[in-house]
Amino acid sequence: MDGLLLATLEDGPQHGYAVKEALRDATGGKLDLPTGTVYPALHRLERAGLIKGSWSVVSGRRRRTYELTEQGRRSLAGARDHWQEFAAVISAALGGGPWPATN
Amino acid sequence: MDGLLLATLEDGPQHGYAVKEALRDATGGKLDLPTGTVYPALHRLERAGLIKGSWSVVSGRRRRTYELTEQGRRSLAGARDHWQEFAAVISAALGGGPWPATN
DNA sequence: CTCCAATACGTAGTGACCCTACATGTAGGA
DNA sequence: TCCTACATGTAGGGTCACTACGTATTGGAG
Repeated sequence: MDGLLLATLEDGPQHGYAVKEALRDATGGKLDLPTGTVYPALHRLERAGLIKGSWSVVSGRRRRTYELTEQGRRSLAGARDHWQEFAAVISAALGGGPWPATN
Repeated sequence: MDGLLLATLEDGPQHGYAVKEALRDATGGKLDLPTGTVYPALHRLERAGLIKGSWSVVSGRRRRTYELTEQGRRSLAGARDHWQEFAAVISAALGGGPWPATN
């Protein structure tokens, strides 16, 4: 989860709702997180110091815009490594080989 | 989790402790689940009807040997599909290109 | 003008579940 | 005798994603 949100913020600051939509679009609608998942997760990441938020108002709507911190960038790199490792391990244990890839 | 345990039982009946070791060996020790994870998970799978257990005694030690049910086999196939899909979605969302592979 | 959807943020409560820690007992080697 | 490996189990805690609900504005459809 955390890695996914961080990855979305990698290409520039975004507000929560935009993060949710970006994630949905990036996965062809297959990963459509509810707001009750996204917002608490962003708060968690901010408390952890991985992202930094700031309030603004755009066309009458208040927005909390987040951007990656240096620590967040490092955490994202770690999350990518960790995911690769994790996926390889699970794929191995689940059988069928690491990456069948249209055999 | 469930899929991993089911996969371990695919090649024949095993008892809980053996499942734990098989999983550890299959992943080069990278996935060494504690007994407090394995046993409750097996109980869960049995309650769900995906595996079927039976007691026996081997060299003075009592064993609960599990084997896949038909439903369990179907569930395992589904879990493999689901994992492939899931891994693809996460990999896509996590970005960094399809497969950076030692950039 | 009214109503509803989309935008945008948030919290509370629930349920699932993995893990730590502990308990029990046998077999076998140091 | 003691410790390790084998073998199973429960209890409690902490994390976390999700459902459901609440608040507020903008803008388009009817």
